[in-house]
Amino acid sequence: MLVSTVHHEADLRSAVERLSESGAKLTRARRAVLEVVADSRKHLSSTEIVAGVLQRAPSVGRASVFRTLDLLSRLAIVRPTFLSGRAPVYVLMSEDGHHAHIVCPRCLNVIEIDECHVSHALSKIAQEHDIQVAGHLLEVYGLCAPCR
Amino acid sequence: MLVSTVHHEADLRSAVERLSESGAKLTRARRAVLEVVADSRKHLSSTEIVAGVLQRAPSVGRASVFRTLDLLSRLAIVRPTFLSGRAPVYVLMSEDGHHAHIVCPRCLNVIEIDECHVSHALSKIAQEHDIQVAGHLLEVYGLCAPCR
DNA sequence: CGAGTGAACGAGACGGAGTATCGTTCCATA
DNA sequence: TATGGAACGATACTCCGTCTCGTTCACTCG
Repeated sequence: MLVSTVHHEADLRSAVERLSESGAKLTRARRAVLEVVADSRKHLSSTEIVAGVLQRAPSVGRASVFRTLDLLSRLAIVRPTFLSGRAPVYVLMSEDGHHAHIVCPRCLNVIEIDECHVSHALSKIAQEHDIQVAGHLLEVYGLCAPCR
Repeated sequence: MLVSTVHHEADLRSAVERLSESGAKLTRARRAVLEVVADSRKHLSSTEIVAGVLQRAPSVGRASVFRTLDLLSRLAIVRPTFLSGRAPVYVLMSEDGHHAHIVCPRCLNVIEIDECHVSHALSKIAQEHDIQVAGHLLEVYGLCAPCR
């Protein structure tokens, strides 16, 4: 629990930093969205984020939450993706713009991966396609142990 | 052009096969959706898929297109993801349930990757998390050469 | 091959997530 | 403190995707 909290605080700090570096203002609405996303142990739908923001800062409007999610997506601080549900959920990318998880197609559980071992693959891809890699998302689909 | 067509036909055949193997019926609506997705050179939004299906088989209803996209997503034949636009787009996974592409955050172009070099990483992940890997999606974010 | 059956379908009403608009507020700079 | 532009809040509105329900069709087994 303590470890997780520290982890989340670090994520939040890094996200705030990247936001500032982009030249965007750090407003109350944006801080609230970042806090909600960074605090959550699981991926959140936009509806959940709106609700969370409303709790923290009741004066923040719905529209600002969506505007902020757009902004954060463009900055690769956050990434919308489809997991179990029908609506997209937002994933907080790690400090270096990376994220990875496993989805079990049977139980629909999501397992976060800390170490995804793709750096070698990425450098190859970067070289082959002449790209300056800024981040990545790796989704792995496969049955988890209990579902087999 | 010829090569591409062959490639797409192979994709289509493999997708149809996987659909049948799952026990689902191969209906006119499902065949039309698969054809539209496999034929397209780019990723398609649901609206584009609905339009494409309407051209091929005017009697197919909108609802069936969405039902089919759901089904195909659950079977990992297709995968919804967010690229340039606001609406999700659907990606046809390769025969073995894999897909990879690069998104340039500036020009929003998408570059498909054939060889993504992650098999070693996947086997490590499979081992570490006791997962039976059935597929993956790799998204790489980074500036392309013209945008630098 | 031809009937039976449950899966899948088609049409269209419906709901709600996300957007567009616009006047207002906040903040950085001078 | 005045000024300009970025971001905001409220709300009306759009349209993507869903739900419903009677109908049709794709496989199975006789």
